[in-house]
Amino acid sequence: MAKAVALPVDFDADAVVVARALIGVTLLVHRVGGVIVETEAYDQRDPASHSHSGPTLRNAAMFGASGHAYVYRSYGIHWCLNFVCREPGHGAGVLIRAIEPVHGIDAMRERRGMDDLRLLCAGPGRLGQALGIKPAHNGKPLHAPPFDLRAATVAPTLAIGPRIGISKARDNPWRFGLAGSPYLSRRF
DNA sequence: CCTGTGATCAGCT
DNA sequence: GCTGATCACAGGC
Repeated sequence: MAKAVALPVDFDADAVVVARALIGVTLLVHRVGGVIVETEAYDQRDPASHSHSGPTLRNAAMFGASGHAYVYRSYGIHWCLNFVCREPGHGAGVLIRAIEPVHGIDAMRERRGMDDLRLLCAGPGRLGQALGIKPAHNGKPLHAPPFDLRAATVAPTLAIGPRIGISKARDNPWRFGLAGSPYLSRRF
């Protein structure tokens, strides 16, 4: 029997569970990227989530298959990357907020127009720019190029706290990070 | 350390 | 018409 293409995490789970499981996983886009060090969970019951009010043109990917990308434009300027999780029709995802730059650092510096390793991918907008995330990536599967996900090699120590930049459901501790990482968008 | 502002657009009221 | 899952830069303490 043919072995299924394995993603390193099970995306058919609650956004919070997936967000925790993604810390330490290596994310590459066209072989450029690094270790995920910060994520946030958003599900449909959550008033801070794009999916809260149901499907729209923008958030359609959140209501599609799990294990696919949801790319949205933030503040009219930045492209941000999410991983869709749970079953189709529910509308949940995990925002990838920061990675530790490891592979293709020169390419990321070029796209960002700056050198400082700590600021290359520290935040969803910066990460999107560094990885070359575009609308064309919206709805694409994470188990095939240009995406490449690789399992964590060690069990990370998690930092947990409230999400950043939202005004609703502020108290939900749905932001997860690699404790002590210098590549976070902000300290916990 | 902190606060304010401009860039720029989809979705909501 | 206003609000954001943001960032960079300017200015004040």
